[in-house]
Amino acid sequence: MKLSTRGKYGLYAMYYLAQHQGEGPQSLQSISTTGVPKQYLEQLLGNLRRAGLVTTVRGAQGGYQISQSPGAITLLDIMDAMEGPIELTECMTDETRCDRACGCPVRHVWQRLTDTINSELAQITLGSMLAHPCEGEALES
Amino acid sequence: MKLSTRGKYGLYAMYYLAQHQGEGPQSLQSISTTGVPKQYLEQLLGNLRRAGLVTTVRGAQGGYQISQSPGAITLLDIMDAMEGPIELTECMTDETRCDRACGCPVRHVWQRLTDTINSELAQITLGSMLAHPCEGEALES
DNA sequence: CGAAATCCGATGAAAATAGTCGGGTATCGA
DNA sequence: TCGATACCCGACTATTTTCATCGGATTTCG
Repeated sequence: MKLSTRGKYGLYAMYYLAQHQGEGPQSLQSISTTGVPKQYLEQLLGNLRRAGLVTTVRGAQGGYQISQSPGAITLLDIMDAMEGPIELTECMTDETRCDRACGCPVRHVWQRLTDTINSELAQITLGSMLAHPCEGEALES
Repeated sequence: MKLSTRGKYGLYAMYYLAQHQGEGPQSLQSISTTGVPKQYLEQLLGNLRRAGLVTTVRGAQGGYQISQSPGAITLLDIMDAMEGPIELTECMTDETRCDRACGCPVRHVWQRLTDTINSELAQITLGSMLAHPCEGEALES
């Protein structure tokens, strides 16, 4: 189970915008960190905008801003915008694809796992990430 | 975030083998349910065998059996065998790929999510799935 | 008007996934 | 011994997804 680079880049971008909240529109140029192609990032920011997570200002001196306070934006919001909703198997969303009904214990397991992941993602906000800028393994008080 | 069919088919196969534990080797033919190509499933069972989750008997009347009691086999075992370990980003396993050190709060978030998923997968065993054959939403006692 | 910057669809390259094929090998039973 | 059964295995193909790249259109500031 892997995450695509979309999710990763998307979070990096959102984190950057959260750090620079209130400083006016941030240009694509400034958001793009080393190793992330600017034109690709542009696409991804389009997804974030269409999902309502960022607002944009077009034209010269334009750029991107987060649309809400960092505390209100969860990792679930970002992942849904970048990778679509978590859908471990089709039988979760498309009923017709599963000939096993309620009797399918496998289905139950996928559902449980999906719920767990979504719940975890929903608990992490950009605000909480900003609050703990260096919470690494080396820093246990 | 999606699961590949490998993981899905693999779990179906393991569940079937758990149901028929002690009944002798189960042929590929009997394991294969509708919609799962037999030759593809054969490959997948090879992964499960190499991971030590199933044992095989070659030749006529041969087939596949689970190698341990269903209670001892977790979903994590099966997923690791079928899809490899969970690796949301490369920076979790390949240190050189991440220029951000402990100061990277994004990294911390991926780690937390990985731990959560692994922990959940490790708690679900084939045995527990067998014990609740029809635990659907419609059947709250 | 011209530069700065986002917007957008189309296209291409690379990788992962899903599935197929053909032959090899081991075992059972007659 | 022979043939049928059934797993083993590497190579190949097709499809899909991912990861970009490109070129131009549009908007806005100064």
